[in-house]
Amino acid sequence: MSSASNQKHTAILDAAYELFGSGGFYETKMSEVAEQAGIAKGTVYLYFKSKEDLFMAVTRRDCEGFLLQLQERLKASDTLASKLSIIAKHHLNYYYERKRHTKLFFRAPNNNPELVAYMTQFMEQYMQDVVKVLLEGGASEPELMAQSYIGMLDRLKMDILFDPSFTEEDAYKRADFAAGLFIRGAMIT
Amino acid sequence: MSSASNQKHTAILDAAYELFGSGGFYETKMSEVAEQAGIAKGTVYLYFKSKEDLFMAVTRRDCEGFLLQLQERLKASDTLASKLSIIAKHHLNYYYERKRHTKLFFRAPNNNPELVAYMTQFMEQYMQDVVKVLLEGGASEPELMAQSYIGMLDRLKMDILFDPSFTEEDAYKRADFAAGLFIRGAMIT
Amino acid sequence: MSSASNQKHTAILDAAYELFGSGGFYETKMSEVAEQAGIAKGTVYLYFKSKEDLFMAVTRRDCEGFLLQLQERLKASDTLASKLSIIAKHHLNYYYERKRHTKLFFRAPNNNPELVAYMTQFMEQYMQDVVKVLLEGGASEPELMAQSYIGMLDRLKMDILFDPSFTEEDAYKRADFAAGLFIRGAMIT
Amino acid sequence: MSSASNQKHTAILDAAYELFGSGGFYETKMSEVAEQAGIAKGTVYLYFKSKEDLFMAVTRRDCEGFLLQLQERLKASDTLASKLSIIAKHHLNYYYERKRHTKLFFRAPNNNPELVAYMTQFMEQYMQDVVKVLLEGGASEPELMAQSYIGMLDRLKMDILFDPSFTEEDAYKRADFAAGLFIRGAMIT
DNA sequence: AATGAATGAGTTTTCATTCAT
DNA sequence: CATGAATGAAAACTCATTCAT
Repeated sequence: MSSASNQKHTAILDAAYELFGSGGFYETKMSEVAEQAGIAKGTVYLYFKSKEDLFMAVTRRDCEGFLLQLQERLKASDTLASKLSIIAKHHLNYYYERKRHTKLFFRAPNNNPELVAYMTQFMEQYMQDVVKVLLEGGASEPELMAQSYIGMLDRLKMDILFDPSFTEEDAYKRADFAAGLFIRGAMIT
Repeated sequence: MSSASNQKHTAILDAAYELFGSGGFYETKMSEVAEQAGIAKGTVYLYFKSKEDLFMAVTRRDCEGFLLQLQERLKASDTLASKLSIIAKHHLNYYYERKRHTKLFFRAPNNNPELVAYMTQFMEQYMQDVVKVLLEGGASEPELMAQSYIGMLDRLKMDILFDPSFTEEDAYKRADFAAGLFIRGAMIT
Repeated sequence: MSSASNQKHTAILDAAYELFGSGGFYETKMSEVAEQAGIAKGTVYLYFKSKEDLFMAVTRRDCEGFLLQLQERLKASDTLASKLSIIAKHHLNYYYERKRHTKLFFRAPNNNPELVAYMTQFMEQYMQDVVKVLLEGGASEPELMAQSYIGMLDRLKMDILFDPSFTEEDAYKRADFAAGLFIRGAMIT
Repeated sequence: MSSASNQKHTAILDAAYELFGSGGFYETKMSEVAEQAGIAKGTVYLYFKSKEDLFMAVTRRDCEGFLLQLQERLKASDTLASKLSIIAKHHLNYYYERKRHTKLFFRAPNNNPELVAYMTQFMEQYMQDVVKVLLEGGASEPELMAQSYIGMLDRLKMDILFDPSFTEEDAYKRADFAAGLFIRGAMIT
């Protein structure tokens, strides 16, 4: 049971990730999710109690993966510079891999307090992970620093999402640029 | 026509800005916009051909105001550092003033190519304005620099939007922090 | 407006009366009501906010007619006996005229407190009308008397509803029987 | 089979009686019946072929009990007056005991010919039982008499069902009132 | 006999948009 | 230009019933 059950649970999440990600929350129909998952409409409701609930689950799985992977990768390095580089690469690489599922980030169900709360908490967690790195480097105002760094990365990811010709290579270059800029500043005048 | 017509046009835009901004695109009904504007439902369609069209117009007006105001403010200063400071202050102040209308930025109609195109072009224009400032300072890779700066600011704005106790004062402090970080870097290690 | 509006309002009530009455609440679809009324589905909702609301309105109109007509008819008579006869004839005649719409009484939406409240109040009003008549005749325990009389009539109506060969003539005979029985008793042993 | 099977059969009927009675046919879910009966959903269908079938069975069991008990009680008395009293007490007491399960009588599945047929037959049987008593007293028009008496009782039961403060004592008083009224009439004017 | 996961038909309601006045 | 009554497409969700185990 638990295995079969899990299989279907996962199939639904995968289908929903695909459709929410490429089409957006409002544009995706539950019947499409069911079809994509290869099951009946009613079955989706055996695993998720509503469309919003399903969206939350998709988001949660994705965000948790993001944080887990980040922590995993950070372990592998030691210097501050390399850690900042890893953060940047992870951030950009993450979006690079999700080029085709951008709607997940931009087109969430509106006015869902639970989702807002989760995203807030996710952002906080992400920021704290960066803060920890910065503190080892003795940064002052580490929270603003962390926010700024994440912000830089977040904007740099945009081209990835919108420019189809963007390569993974390009993503890594951008990551290094961001790390450098953050550490040394623009060094102008 | 022109004056009375313009008055109504503006009233609709104001109403739509208010409602889209505080409730989101999908949650706002055309009938509510009409009511808020003090006119009949059908009349809205004399000025805007669809709900999406209206949203576009609201967005466009807001973004144009953003860019115009920025250019205006930049004229008043001369050094690179002060210009960067002005950009940051303008960015954060802009969102500070729109605390109550955040949905405009997060809850747009999905899958509207025209809107995506416009936002892309707006971002490009904003970036070019920053690029121009950076070029005067002799920056290399000015586009990436500009994106990064804008990204920093964009993330720092988040607290403004989510933290109700944020003051205008706080916004300005953040702006200076951002400008400083951008110019000198984190200066760690 | 008011006239046209009223026309449509009435058309919907008539259609709903017909369909709820012959098919029952749960079996009647709003789309059928609209079709029968010769309008579009959405239009029904301009006049009644929900299916239950519509059912309430149909019921209310019918019950009010019942009470008004009764009071009208009672005015035309003076002796107690004739008044009791009128009540009986009115009761049975009322159901005779609604032979084809019995579901209205048996198949209401379940668990609708508003409807239950209204029916309770209607029954109370009906009973009070009968009580008033009985009091003029100096009856003791007039409420129980009234309830009993109404009960007799209500049961006698059953054949009307279920026996298709029942004639209006038969209904009047039954009415006289009931009045006689009520006044003089079964007179057995 | 017989014992275990019967046990389950009975458990389902009990559960269904409870739920249909307190919630109504349409509001009760087969899954709830199964849960209340302590078995699996599919098992219900081994004993009853459909929800309507189950409702029929619940109704049938209840009505049969009603008639059996009535006949039992009638045996214990001999005079006409005492028999009429017993009928009244039985009728009112029956509903008194079912105060919490009134939906069974008011909220049946619509448009089920089998159920309508059964209820008709039940009413006929009940009436015939009363007719038999009346005939012994030499009544004329015994069927109309019987219907009327049952009708009186049926209406008097209403307060029992709706007035929570009603006591068993009150029920018996009402029974005597009804018997008296039926035999002697209202004795007014 | 018993289970409970899976099915999918079926209906209310909303709301952007139209168009006769 | 302005109105607002009328339209009807569109989708989430429920739940009786089935059937493989």
